[in-house]
Amino acid sequence: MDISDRKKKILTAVIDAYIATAEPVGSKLIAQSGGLDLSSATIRNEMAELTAMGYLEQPHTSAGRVPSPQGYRLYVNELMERQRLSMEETERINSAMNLKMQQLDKLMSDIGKLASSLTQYPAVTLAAPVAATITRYDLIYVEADTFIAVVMLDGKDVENKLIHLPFSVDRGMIQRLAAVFNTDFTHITVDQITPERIDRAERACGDTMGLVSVVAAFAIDTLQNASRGEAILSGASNLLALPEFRDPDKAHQLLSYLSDSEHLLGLPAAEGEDSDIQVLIGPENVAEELKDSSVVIARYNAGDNMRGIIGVVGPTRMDYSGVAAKLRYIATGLSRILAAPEPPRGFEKLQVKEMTEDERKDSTK
Amino acid sequence: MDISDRKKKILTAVIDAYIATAEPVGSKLIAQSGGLDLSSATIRNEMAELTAMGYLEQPHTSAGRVPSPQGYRLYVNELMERQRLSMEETERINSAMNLKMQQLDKLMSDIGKLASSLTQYPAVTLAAPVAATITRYDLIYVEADTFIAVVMLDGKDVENKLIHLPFSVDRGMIQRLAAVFNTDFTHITVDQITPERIDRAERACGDTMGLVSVVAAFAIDTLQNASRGEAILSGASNLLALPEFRDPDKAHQLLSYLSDSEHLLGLPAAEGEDSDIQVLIGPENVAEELKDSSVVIARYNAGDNMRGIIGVVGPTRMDYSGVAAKLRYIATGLSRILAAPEPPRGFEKLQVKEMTEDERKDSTK
DNA sequence: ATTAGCACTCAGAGAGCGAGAGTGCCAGTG
DNA sequence: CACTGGCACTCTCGCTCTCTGAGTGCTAAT
Repeated sequence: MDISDRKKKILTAVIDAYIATAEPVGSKLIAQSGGLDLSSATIRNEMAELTAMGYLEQPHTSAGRVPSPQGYRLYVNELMERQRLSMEETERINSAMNLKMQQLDKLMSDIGKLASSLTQYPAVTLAAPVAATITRYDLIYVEADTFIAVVMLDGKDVENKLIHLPFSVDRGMIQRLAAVFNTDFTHITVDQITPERIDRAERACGDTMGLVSVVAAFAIDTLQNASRGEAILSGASNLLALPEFRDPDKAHQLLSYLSDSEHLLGLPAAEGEDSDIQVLIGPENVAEELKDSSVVIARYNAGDNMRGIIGVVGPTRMDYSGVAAKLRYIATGLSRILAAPEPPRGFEKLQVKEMTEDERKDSTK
Repeated sequence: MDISDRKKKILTAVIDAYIATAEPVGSKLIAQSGGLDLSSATIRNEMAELTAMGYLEQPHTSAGRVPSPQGYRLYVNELMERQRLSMEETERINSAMNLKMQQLDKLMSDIGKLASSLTQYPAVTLAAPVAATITRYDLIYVEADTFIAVVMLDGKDVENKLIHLPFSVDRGMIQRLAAVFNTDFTHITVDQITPERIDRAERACGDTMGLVSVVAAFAIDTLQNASRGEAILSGASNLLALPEFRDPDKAHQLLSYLSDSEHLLGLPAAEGEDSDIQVLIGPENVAEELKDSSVVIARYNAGDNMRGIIGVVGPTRMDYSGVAAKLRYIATGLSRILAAPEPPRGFEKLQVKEMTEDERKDSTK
């Protein structure tokens, strides 16, 4: 039972209208809204067939039609047009991307805000790293009882921590400590940091006061944090503006589901393809709480062993085309910025803020 | 026109009942619920007077009474009992505080989650630093075209950034750079990082490639970030469970107000007293969006020039007593942990996770 | 001073009704 | 034969109306 071209056109019209209005769509509306030159009666017949085929649904006998998940699926797969972004939108995205002189987590939250304010749906950003290891340790002596531990992860991330001690140590000790860690604690995963290894290190640098343990604890924490991944929800309040979430219970249910980062981290269940958009429509979602919502997901590369995901959650009646276009644009932009070994910033920045290189040279003469 | 003891008792009973049920309270209910041995008629008379005095309000003629903001104010100031936390609650708070081997911003978000899940209201955590400066720079050579910049702020915070260059530099250059920054760029505020100063530094270390600018840009960014303050909203979805926010429009309005960190940063308008709880009831809030919500705020010290605030937002019918007790406990705990020069962690941690010191020593023998 | 009793008020729930939108089907038309 | 106009039918939504019950304020009795 194939679907005729005309049926496709009608289905598209119905879905577009429903996305726009959130109200069941009647045959009359479709007939009037131009596009196809048919009477409402014809459209009615076609719609009846589309209903029989499972692409449309009827809330009750004398109401208009509403797209079924199957209908949305067809729409997403082949019907909808690739929407282009407006100048203004690309402009906004670009400028938001430019101030990226920041840590990854800040960036994620900013990108989430950007996505949610562009789409008017809540957005979710995740970073799901692949098993992290530390490639390098630096210990910076600050005071007799204080030093900074800096570790570099195999991605491009760097983490640090100021460590106070209840006793004093000298610079030499700190240096020895760093040397030992760099030889014996790099390129290993969390579970390879064993008591035995720590013990060995303690002997190697003559540590009797548990210094090794302190640094090792920091390393463990960092590795666990890094491989735990992070999830941020932005623009949650957008949900409440949607007619399908006027029921506070429904809104509450979804919101509290989304507020728990544990749940979010489980989102990217099907992570086959890369780089392109993935759409999960209503019941296609595994999580019960998402069964009548849709999720649009874009992946991006955040360095070698970092997989970023940015997603948007909304009702099944979602502006798939627009959301997909925006996410695609953001994700490719992000990948470009993050994957490249980060162009040297600061030059232009300072110049813009203060004055140009030339002006500056001049003014100091 | 003074308020008699009996009136106070009745007012307290009304408020307690209203906090619990969210429904207008009738004289009968108060009469029955023990405590005072009076007939409903007497209570009616007293309640009528309390209404005349402005402590209670009537939604409509034949409904029960509802506390007015003035009533809540009296309640908060002198009527309510200092609630004690249950064992379970103190337990939860303590254990949450213990895993504090983390950055400040992570900590803030964790504390926010803790507060909101304990109180069942949305929680807000802010860190509003006083003009930050950098006390120390460290530049760590990684590769010919890569180094890590680590700066220490006058609080206890440390920030870092991995810097890639489009050209190579040698270790000597990096060292000179660090030396110059440590002598000329420490203990100054953002606006003192001028083109002149940068120019001077460039000459001082013979930098012709704009290295100074790059590091200076990082310093500027860090300082701006640090003094911008940060605001995190947690547990937003709790709002939707409250009967006063069953109206999605109301919920939406408040939620989107709270989602904007700009707004939150403006919250601590009246910051007179320290260390104790502050309650802003309904119209006492400056922001229009909060006019019929209440905010309970606790301050804590997060080091020398860092002022932390943790707050809870809810309807005017809020469990002031319980919320205040919880926040007070959290805030004092936080101050203790953060103000103290941070006890050495790691020892215990590792031991707990793996085995005890003794066991470990034994097992390696 | 307190209480019991009573008439009064008013929001909210529920029933009943009508309008309007949309459907399905049938007969007519190019 | 595909399409269209027309018509009877269905069902939701919004409206009004009524009724119930909780709660009040007042008065008279204790």
